[in-house]
Amino acid sequence: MQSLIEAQKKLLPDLLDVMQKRYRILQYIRLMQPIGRRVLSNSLGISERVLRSEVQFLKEQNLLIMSSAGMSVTSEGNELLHILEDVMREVLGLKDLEKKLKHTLHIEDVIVVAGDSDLSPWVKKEMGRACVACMKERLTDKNIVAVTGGTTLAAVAEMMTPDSKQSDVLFVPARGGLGEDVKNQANTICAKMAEKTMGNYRLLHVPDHLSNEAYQSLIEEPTVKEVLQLIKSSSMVIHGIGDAITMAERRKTPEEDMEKIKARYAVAEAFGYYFNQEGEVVHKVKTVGIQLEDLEHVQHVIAVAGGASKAKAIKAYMKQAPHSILITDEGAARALIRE
Amino acid sequence: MQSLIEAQKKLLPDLLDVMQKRYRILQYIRLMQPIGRRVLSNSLGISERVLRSEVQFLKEQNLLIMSSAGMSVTSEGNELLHILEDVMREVLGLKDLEKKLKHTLHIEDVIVVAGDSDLSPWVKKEMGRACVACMKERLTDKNIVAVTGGTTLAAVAEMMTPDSKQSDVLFVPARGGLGEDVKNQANTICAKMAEKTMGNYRLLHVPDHLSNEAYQSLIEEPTVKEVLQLIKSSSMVIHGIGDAITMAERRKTPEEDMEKIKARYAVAEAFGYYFNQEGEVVHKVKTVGIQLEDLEHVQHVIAVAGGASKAKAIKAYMKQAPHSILITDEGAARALIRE
DNA sequence: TATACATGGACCTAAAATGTCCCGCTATGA
DNA sequence: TCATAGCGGGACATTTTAGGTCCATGTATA
Repeated sequence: MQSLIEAQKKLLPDLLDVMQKRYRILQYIRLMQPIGRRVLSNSLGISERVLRSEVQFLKEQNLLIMSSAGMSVTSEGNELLHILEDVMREVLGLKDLEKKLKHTLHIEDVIVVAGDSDLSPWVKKEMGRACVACMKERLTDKNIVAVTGGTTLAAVAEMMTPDSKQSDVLFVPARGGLGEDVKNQANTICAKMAEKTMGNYRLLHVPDHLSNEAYQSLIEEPTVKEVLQLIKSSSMVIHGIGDAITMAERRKTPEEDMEKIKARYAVAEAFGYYFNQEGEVVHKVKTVGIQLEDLEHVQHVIAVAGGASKAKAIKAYMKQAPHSILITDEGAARALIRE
Repeated sequence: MQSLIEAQKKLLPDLLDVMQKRYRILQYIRLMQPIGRRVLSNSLGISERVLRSEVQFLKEQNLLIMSSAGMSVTSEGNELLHILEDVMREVLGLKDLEKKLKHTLHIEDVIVVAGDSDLSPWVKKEMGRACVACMKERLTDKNIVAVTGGTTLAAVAEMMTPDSKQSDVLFVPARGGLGEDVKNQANTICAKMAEKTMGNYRLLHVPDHLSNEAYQSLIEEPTVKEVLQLIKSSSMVIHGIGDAITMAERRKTPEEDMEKIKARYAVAEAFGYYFNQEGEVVHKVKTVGIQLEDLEHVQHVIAVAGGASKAKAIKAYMKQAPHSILITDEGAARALIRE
């Protein structure tokens, strides 16, 4: 199979381009369906006319259907996308990127999806899809999955689908309030994931800034305590990685912490922890839930982050998480390798 | 892999056609290099202009070079052809034919090459190439290879190349004179093979029609006797299969034998043996060398024959040679399966 | 040295791809 | 209920490409 594609690259590179184009179109339609020509052509950067021809073709192949609401992928089209997924990764050179990333970042497993989420927001969804596939591969019988917040994780949640095998999954937020926007909060995402997978969830209601005493009494509450217990025993953690300054600014970080973060050259953020270039923790938001050292005992840790702008953060964070699975995009991957 | 190709076909219905076209062009060039556009386009049945475009493309891909003498395949092109060989067999459905042939002929191993040697003479060369590859796979340390005559075997000889591993091969003619044309005689072919592989050879000089007494004294000759000894101990036999009547006519078969061959409904010929539809010997040319019953003790027996017109003969011969390896072409294979 | 065969340039035509503009339909939300 | 944004699709001019045809020029070889 490898050799077939290699050979095809030599013998018909022109056709592979066409294949790639059609694949992208179909893939994007799946992501955004139902969608119309105009929006689609804009998003893909293809002139509307050529898109129209391609779409016409794909329709004749029964890969998509058109309705007054827009175009959607048929089940046949879905199947095709699935079969070709691996091939296209090869064709697009993503496999190659993965190999290089494993080497430069010294990590064991990485998945790179096409595109750059800085440039095209839908790439986040593709990372989401990849993450979901990755999760499904690894989820066994009964599982507790802890998730963090962030726009990337929101994309993951959006792409979640019920697992055909069994849906005995319990979602919990990994850590208490970190000061995010509501729709990007761990709690929200946690609930959404459970809803999409028809699984269960528990939430952790911990106000952002609390006095120490209030804290202590809160975590003694039975309901809170139970959730904390679940979190500690989770078998999978899914989290995003952010740029330190951006994250600090987005959250209502107190002035003094902000100073600290900047003074210590934090570049990456994850779980409410801030890391410098070397992957060392320079600051942490005080809240309950999973702590960095707990990760070691979690079976599967999946980090999801993409976009060239996050390359530095990813690099820093990954320095201290060699056993995490990284799901990223082409933009970040290329930036990482360039360095 | 099949599903991959199916999927590609959905997205790019003419992918395989183009791939096949380019492959054929490259393959043919390798066969005939150096070769010019006119001859090439004629042989392949492609208009000269489209051939020109394709060739231009292949040149840009560094798969072939053009010189004033004509076009030749580069080493990169050769490599590609090699990689693609297996893939194309699959794509062209040859693997499928092989499977069916194994079943209908009850034989263990068969290789089918594309084309029909009745229609395009160069297909014989492809069979030759396949036969050579097959031989190389099976030849071990020191070997004695016995070969027969015929145009097909001549093609095999032509495609022979020195073996990189070792060339400690001794070629001998399988049987004495059978009345063939000089350039298709076993002796000639035997010598040619040795020359091409940089191996050694021994010849067997036995006049065609000899009195019994002369025969007896001849085979007592030390030089003849030695060669006969070698023949009997050969580890590989390569032979063609012919249509009985055609072969009988080509050789200066005496009137009475001719009658016999026809009266007994001979359809196949190999080694100077004539077989009827059931694979029973109905006549044999009297000469020295390997006898049919000796084949059982030979490690590798390879039969090479192609062209739809030979289907009947192949079928008949194979009935009594289930352990032979058959190398044939698409034309013969399809005819065989049709029956 | 003539000949045959090689490539490569030039130009024309047919056909396919693409750009442009517009129309009628329908789902949606005020 | 109705306005409207967004949908697919028709029509046609224009550009680009593929392919047909012919010929010039160079170079081995008999």
